[in-house]
Amino acid sequence: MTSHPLLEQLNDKQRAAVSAPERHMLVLAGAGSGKTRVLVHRIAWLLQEYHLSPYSIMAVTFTNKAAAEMRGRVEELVGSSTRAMWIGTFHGLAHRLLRAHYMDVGLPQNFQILDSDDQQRMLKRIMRSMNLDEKRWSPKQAQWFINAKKDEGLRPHHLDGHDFNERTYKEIYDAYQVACDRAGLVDFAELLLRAHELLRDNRIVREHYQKRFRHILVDEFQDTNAIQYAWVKLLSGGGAGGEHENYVTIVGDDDQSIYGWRGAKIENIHQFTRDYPNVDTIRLEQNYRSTNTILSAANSVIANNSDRLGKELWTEGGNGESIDLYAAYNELDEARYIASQIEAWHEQGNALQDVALLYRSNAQSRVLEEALLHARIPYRIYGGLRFFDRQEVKDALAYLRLLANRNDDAALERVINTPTRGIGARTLEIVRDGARQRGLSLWDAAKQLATEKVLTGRAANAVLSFIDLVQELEDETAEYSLGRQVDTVIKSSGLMAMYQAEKGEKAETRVENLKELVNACDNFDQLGTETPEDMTPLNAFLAHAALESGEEQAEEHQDAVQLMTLHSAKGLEFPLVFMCGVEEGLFPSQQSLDEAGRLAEERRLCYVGMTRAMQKLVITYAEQRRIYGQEKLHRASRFIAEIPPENLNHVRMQTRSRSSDGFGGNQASYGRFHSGASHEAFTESGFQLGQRVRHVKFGEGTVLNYEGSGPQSRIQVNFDDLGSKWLVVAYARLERC
DNA sequence: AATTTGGCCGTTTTT
DNA sequence: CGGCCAAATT
Repeated sequence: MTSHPLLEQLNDKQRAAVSAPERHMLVLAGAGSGKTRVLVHRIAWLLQEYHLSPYSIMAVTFTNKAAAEMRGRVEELVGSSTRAMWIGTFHGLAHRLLRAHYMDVGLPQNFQILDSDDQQRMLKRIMRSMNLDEKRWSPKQAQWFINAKKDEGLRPHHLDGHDFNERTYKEIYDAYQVACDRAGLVDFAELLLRAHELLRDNRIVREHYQKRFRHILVDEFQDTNAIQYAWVKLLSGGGAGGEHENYVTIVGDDDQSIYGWRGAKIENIHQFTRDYPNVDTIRLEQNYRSTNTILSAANSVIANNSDRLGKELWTEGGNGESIDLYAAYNELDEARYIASQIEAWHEQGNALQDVALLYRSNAQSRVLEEALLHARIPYRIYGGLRFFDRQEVKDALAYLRLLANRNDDAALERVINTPTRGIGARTLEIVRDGARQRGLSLWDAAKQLATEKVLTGRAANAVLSFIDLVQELEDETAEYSLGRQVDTVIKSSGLMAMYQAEKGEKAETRVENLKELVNACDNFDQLGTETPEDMTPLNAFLAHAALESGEEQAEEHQDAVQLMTLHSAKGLEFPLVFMCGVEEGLFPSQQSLDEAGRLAEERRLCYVGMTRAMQKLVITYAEQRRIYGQEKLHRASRFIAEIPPENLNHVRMQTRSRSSDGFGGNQASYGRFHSGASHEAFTESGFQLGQRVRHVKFGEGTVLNYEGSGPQSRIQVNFDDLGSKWLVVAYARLERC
């Protein structure tokens, strides 16, 4: 192959993908194989070697983060603006289509986006009005049902409603959709579905975009759902026999498909090779991230799945260290072990931010946090509430939505009595009824009912003053900059005063967040978004807030250990990774054992977790764990047995020898790790945490932990030669020394 | 209108 | 066990 600046520093497979002729392409990209690099270089190649216009390229991702990274790296590589390219998330690009063609899809120009919290509130209201048995029908389930149908491309009229269950859900779906349409509201799934219907039903629009996008590149294709794939097919000219034949490149890894439970169809990868002719398949199997040990362990685990497209990761790097396996007595012991290992890592001069603690479910973080707190190890948890999802921020946004679109029932419901202004449940009920009977939005109904004196004096006054407030806010701030507009709205609406009046740390952060929102508006650059330029700054900002719930807040740049679920670790890498709670029932989760196919997905999740580790992987599990307040006994996860024994190192507690007593005055940090018995009862037994003891057979050691009381009480001793053991005090015949 | 109590439920998450 | 929500209090 001829040398070319874009192909330097790529391996053969990567080079083949980047410099491939214009064709449909499937890139099976293993973990850590340089997937993004290939995508970015491929785009640059298309521009430079095939002299394609940036207008003809679309690149789709799932997350805003991935989209931003891709755009940034393309820009860096080609050294020019990428404005002309459509690079974004499925939802972002669908939104862009809808804004550009709002009339064609029957939406008002000011349509707003419902996030899933808004959607749930909306459903709750609708279901109340339908007088459904609240014990039997929950908004959550209805939301699940509706989104699943939309993800399949189904409208209410597509459902036959065979059984009573489905018939009821169909009615809810129908009523919900009517309410959304009247209010000019679009939920996340609706963005995709409407955009799909637009392309499907409108030949002119469809041909326009088909003509434009000669190349469509899709990242993380294994995570696409039915509607997303259908969308890509329409845009590309539908594969074989389409009106326009565009080239589709899909990049993905069937072994990393971990979102089947939310509608992702791993089969879409297989389907792609059937739907499109002459697909070039390229496998990226060389891994640039992990050691041989980690890769062979991961390969060996994933090999237990069937129906794989097949792929085996390899590296030119060394074997590295074995994978440590720690069998903890319980979750407290597990957490303590992890904390002690992190301390050791840190003492060797390594950074804490290079360490990740991965777990299957969020509930597991608590115990880990406590252990870290006690060891004074700073940490950061991923996956908390996003900025734009916070209550106070959503309140402020609801006022803004109302300024943009009076028919936004969801926004009105949220703030009509926030802060309280004497519009109680009774009044609201009357307004809701009026709206339903007259087929009006809540805003119009409230206005009419108050003027027509259907509402009584006090309620009518309250409603009218709210209506005036919103109207005045719009008039007053019409000429303001976005930041000043939002600032005014927050203050004049009484929101700021309401949160300032509350006391406590929580209220303070709320006030801070409201101020931060004004800041965000000041810094908001509409040009940097996927929205058309003729949108008002306010509408652009509202769309931005809904679609990009807020990057993780720029927290203090502290060197901190990272805690997250296995799911949110996808795409990331860390020199040292702890996979915690690797037990049957937890991971794989109990629920996944009941349904077919779910276990394979759990195994892929395990594969994802293992392949996050660069240098060192530590797997821990607890034989006993408190779940929902009850002690449960667990066996080690089957996934552990799937790792070749030669890659595993079964560890025992290591003796800490910081000072002569082997404890370094750290007694207090272990004081937490008791379960059950009171500390007093324990000390009465004659032992103390951190105390040195002697056992006839096991030698000398340090007391780490205790559990239970009376004759059953057990004590954990970290023996100098043997590591830690749990002993029944009554039989162990320990001596103090 | 604000606060307290009691019942229920409980993976994984992005947009 | 603990968080959330709705009903029941003051």
